[in-house]
Amino acid sequence: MAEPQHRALTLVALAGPTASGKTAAAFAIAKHLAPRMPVEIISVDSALVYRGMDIGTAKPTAAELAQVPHHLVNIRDPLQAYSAAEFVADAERLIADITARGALPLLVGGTMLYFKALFDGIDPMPPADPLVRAAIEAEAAAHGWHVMHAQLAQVDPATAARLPPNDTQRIQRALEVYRVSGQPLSSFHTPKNIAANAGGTGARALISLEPANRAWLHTRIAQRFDAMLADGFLVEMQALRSRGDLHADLPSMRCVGYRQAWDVLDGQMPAAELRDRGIFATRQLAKRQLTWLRSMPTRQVVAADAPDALAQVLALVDRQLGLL
RNA sequence: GGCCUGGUAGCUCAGUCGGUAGAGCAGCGGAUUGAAAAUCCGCGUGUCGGUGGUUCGAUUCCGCCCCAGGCCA
Repeated sequence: MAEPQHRALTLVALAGPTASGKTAAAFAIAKHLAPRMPVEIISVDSALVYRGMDIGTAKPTAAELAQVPHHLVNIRDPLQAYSAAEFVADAERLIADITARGALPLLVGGTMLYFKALFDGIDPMPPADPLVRAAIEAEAAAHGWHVMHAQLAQVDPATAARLPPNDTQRIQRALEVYRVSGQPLSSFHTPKNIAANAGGTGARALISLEPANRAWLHTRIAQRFDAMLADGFLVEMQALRSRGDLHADLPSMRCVGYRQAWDVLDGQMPAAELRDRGIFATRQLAKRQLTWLRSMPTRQVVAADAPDALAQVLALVDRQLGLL
């Protein structure tokens, strides 16, 4: 605790719900710092990793991506999965590399689990195992998920007690960890060292763009979804579908907007409902992102809907970097 | 102008043989450890179109009015 709290941080992190203006702010930061130091952006976004998913993810354009070096964008085919643990490994490697070449890592995104995993750490555990998952899936289809929940209670009572019987995704993961390792998932969890993060490169460095008025964000979400549709979102979706190897259960195809567009092109949803359903899903995403952010008390909040939001962000960056 | 049907939550609707009402969607709050833009948990937010009447009591029954749609003129 004798560690000085005011020492310059080695990275800048910017978060916020979807449509809060993160991308514009990130470019503003890069431009602002350009005279003093080179900046490289690390995307903290579980959807931007996918190639060919550009319009619906509001991905920066190729020209924008070339303006400032970007990392962890377009690193996966939509057939592949990505994970919080992979993100942490990638981000830690990138932060070290970028720092080593004398540049500033700027982490920007809206996937708060990735931020949390990076700042607070993620316990080492067995990775996902598709075969084991398929086996659990099959058993659940045959016996029902309540039986799987009961099964989990036998091998990992702590986790079973924590999970509602309907949280099939987490029940599956907990059973997977047990079957792969022979150890209950709860046994991998360790207490986090809060103090280690408080003064270092952790959550204290996180700048968060949060609208003071939710209605402001809802308006922007609607406008942006309309713009996506006008820009050919359905054409992009059609191209993905026409590959023939993608399906609706893939993490990529479950992304907001893509899932709804898939249902429309599949004939499962009237095309007239796409706009409303897409906007609803985006609002719900934003709400969950804001819930995540509220759980991070050391973040630095900037009102995204304030007229001088960008200036406030830049001022925070200067202060964090000790440039004032 | 006459007749018919409807008017209940932000939206679409159900319901109350008279005891002030509930579903879905939307919205809001929360959880979150290799799928996280995922997954799950919780919360009903209401002059029951208006106004008179009958009644111990009317959103419900009756009269009138207003609004929407339809049919007939």
